[in-house]
Amino acid sequence: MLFQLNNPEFFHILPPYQKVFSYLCTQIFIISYNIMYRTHTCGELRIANVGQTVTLAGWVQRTRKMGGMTFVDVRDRYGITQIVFEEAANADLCEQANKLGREWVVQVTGRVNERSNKNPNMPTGDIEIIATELTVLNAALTPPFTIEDQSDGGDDLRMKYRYLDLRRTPVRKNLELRHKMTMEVRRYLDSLGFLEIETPMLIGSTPEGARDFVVPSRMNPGQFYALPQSPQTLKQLLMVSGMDRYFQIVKCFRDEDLRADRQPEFTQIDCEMSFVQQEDILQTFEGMAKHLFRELRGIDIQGAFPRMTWADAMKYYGSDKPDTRFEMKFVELMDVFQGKADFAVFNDAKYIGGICATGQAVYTRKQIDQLTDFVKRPQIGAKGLVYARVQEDGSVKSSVDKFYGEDVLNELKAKMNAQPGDLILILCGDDAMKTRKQLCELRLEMGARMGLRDKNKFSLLWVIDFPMFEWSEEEGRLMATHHPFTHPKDEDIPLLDTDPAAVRADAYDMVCNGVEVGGGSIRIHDPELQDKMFRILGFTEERAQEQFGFLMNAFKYGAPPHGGLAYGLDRWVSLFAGLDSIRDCIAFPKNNSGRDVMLDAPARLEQAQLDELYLSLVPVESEK
RNA sequence: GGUGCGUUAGUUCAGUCUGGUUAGAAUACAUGCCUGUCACGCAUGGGGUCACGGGUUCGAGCCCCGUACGCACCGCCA
Repeated sequence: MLFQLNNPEFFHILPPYQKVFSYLCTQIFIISYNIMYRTHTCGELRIANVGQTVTLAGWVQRTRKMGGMTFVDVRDRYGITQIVFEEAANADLCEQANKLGREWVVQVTGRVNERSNKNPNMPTGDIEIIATELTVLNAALTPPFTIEDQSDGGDDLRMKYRYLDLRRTPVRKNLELRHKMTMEVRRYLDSLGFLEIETPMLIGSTPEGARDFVVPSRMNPGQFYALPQSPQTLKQLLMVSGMDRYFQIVKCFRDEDLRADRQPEFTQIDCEMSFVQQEDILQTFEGMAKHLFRELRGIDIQGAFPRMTWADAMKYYGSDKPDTRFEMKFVELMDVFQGKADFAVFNDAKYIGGICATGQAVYTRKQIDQLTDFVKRPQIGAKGLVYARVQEDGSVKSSVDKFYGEDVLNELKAKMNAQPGDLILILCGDDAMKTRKQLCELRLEMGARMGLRDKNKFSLLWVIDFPMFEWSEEEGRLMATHHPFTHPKDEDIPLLDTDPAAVRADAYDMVCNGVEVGGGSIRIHDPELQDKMFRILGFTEERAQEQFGFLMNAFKYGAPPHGGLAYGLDRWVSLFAGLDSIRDCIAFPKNNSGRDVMLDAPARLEQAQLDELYLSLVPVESEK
């Protein structure tokens, strides 16, 4: 406001009374000048500012002493500006500057000067500040790692001193992107009439799904809250309340083991709509994805997202979140090989599948061996790898030549649609689902080796028609694939009584580059159907009532048809920023063991605190 | 619960396979020189419980076993 009013460009268009106001403002500005820490940020001064007297404040990035003159780079979150101290001009000041250490907090006043040696690599590189005053606002210890774009610090150390790590541009940029994304999400959903409504963090534990983080209640001895794994049931209640378009950018908590893309607390963009069918939801949130790509990455995605059934995704990619940046689809080879030769490995297999790596027949024996080792790793667990090279003359050279004749190998080539120069890789196994997953890993590995997984290329799709249930060996019962409130496909409802395992759900995931970026479903709004679902999932009526009675009761008072979806914000940001781990877009993340190494949490409680909560601890194994 | 890799200077790493003199490099730090640097340069210097415990050996940073911690993954994550 002050700067605008005093800007000559604006001043002449102001009405007289505002000119007086503006003048007063200038006086106030001048009076308050001495107590202002800065007039500009370290990122904004340009050639047009030459001649101005400015004050900057920030952290010392680096000092360069050149005999009689000293350069100091001062950094804030907006950029870096070079300050010049000249011994000949002011020896005391220069002496002071020479004493500055890395990351000291300083305030510098001086005149903006056009550089004789410009630095085209930095936005402020055309100018520098000839310092006239220097104030040390705070000294600093030498940080344990360098605060630079390419820091010398390892991940562990950077997490321990995360507040220093966040001073680095690459990390700060990720948080800036995260901020922009939440702003755009709110802008998009608000424009469609969605209400952002907060739901409680202290709720009840639910047995289905992930483990809950629990919170003891002092006022209710022996009882516990649970932190939400997602606000699923609460948003459904909001639909009963008539809030027909709801969203919330919300923390969710799951007490499960971590991964690079999994944190115990993470952020969802949680959405729910009433009076909608699957199609409405897919279009609304496809629109949101397009909006985000347009606003944040400048990418216009044309046309509707492809839709793939879960069954096809498993058949062609061995995954419910296929990376469709590249083809290399699975081809089933049971009929090509089985019974054609005395090769038990293939004859006994329940599944034989192959992928065709275009142009990779140049793979050496050593490279093939590497791939074999890759698929034989315990995490993948394949028994071996069969390969076939299509030579330049069109003939096929394979690792199973001694079993199969030219006719079989030519059939293989035809079925794989392989061309000269291509490499065919084949896995087989007793368990079709397991073998497909192994082949999926191999496909992704080949895609990576062939440079087909470009971080700046985005391939989005919907995976639809998920199975309603999965058999749990551990529990010895059917479990909900998505969650117990998911609506079965109308045409499959009769199967609930006869063949529940075959029932498909009105559930969908949005997948981008092999990452599940969001998922949701149409929900059950009929209390009777919900009741039936609980019974199939093995709930007794009492237990269903105890755990989900609040929801089923609510449904008796007029529940609208509804459905929704939740996006994983952390995954979206890391995808847009090209990160390998969601940790890099979270200000203060947990480590691999769920610890906050900066705060050293979790930690033990004082006995008095335990007593107050009516808790007594059983010694853990290592303390016995 | 499981698998793999790792732990050496403030930091990032080499050294381990093939045990043997004083454990190195880069960077950071300190000091000095240097008036146009911007990954400044040059010189000098300090800096090590080789994660911890046990074992093998005349001798262990190096080999073996265990533990802790870190990372990635499998299981798990409705």
